[in-house]
Amino acid sequence: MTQRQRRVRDRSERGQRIVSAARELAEAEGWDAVTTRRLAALIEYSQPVLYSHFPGGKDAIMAAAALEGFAELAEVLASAREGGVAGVAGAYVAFAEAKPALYDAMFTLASDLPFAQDDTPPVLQEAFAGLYAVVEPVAGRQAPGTLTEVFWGALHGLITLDRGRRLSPENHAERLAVVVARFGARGD
Amino acid sequence: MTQRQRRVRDRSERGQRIVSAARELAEAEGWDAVTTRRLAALIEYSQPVLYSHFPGGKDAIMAAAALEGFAELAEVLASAREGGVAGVAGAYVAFAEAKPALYDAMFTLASDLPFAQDDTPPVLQEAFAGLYAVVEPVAGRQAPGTLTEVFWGALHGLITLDRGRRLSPENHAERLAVVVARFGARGD
DNA sequence: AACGCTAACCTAGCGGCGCTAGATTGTCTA
DNA sequence: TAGACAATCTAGCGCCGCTAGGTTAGCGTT
Repeated sequence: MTQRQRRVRDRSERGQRIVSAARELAEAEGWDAVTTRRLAALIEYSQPVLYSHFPGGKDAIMAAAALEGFAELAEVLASAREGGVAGVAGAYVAFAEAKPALYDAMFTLASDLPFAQDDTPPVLQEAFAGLYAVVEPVAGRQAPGTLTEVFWGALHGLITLDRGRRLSPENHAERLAVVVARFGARGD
Repeated sequence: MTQRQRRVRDRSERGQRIVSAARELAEAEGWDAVTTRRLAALIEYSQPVLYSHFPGGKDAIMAAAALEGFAELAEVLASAREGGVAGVAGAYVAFAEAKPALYDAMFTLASDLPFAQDDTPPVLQEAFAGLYAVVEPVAGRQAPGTLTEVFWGALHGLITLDRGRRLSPENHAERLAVVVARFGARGD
């Protein structure tokens, strides 16, 4: 039976290789360049193999990449917790800028694939918790969950607008400072 | 020569019909359903006619729709100016929710087609001015342009996160109120 | 040791996509 | 009325996501 176990392990490793190849290709050339044919060539298997790992096809592969992204984001935010609102905000923005394609997969694309199944997956809750942990102490009489959502939205909005070149490049750092100033101190 | 003028006018009207058909189809079935074949069928011409109007192809058609969207958004924001920060914020969100596909074309998709040509097109500046007009009076000693950008980012982020079902539906109105509270009053 | 079974895998192809070259039709001028 | 020119269409290219059906390889059984 050990051979069977090895086969299962190999299969799992190959599934991981698919997601990793998709992520690398997406960061290098954008998600439009991530086609099932190119992925199959990268892992040196034929196209249908992708569908035995991810029956949902390309969308499922992107969703798997997005899940990895949420786990990594949660880790980054947890590490920055001691830096308070400013530290977490900076870490969030840095994450989005370091892995833009992954960030797109998490938010812009694959809008509802892994999230509409059984409510919210744990990794997404953990990422949210990373923001909540620093917002809650300064929420005052405001509902901390709602305030965290708005804080999150402000960061996310600035990131996406900035990426689309809708904002002036020179104010980049100042904008982040404004967000921290408006959310890092008690509003009322 | 009047016949030639009529031909030019007919041509212009047909170009408008293309953009209108694209917008209607996008709102009804999403931008993925907007294909050059379906657009050609809707305007009752063959595919290549689209390219005589928009040499850039589908992207150019989406960009034209996005430009219309910015003009309409600027108008909406200008009308809401007397409502102050709260009025403009509400009008902005209402616009995005009323025409989600158009809003996507303006921000999420077609990232840099009409914006990287000669700096910023006028309609985009007008839309930004609609936000700036209500933020500037409450900016205090803060740079009003930067504050407007952050205000814009907060609204945009909440809209996109909400659409991807990343936020709790019941806090929808409260989140907007928080944004208005944090940006509608002098921060420092 | 040879068999048949099952799972893994690949080849080939479907319909549809954005886009375009070249033929065809229609319209105005001389 | 003949020719020039613009407008339009037919047909097809290469690519996409995805899948049906045939082929191969590894397994337990006799």
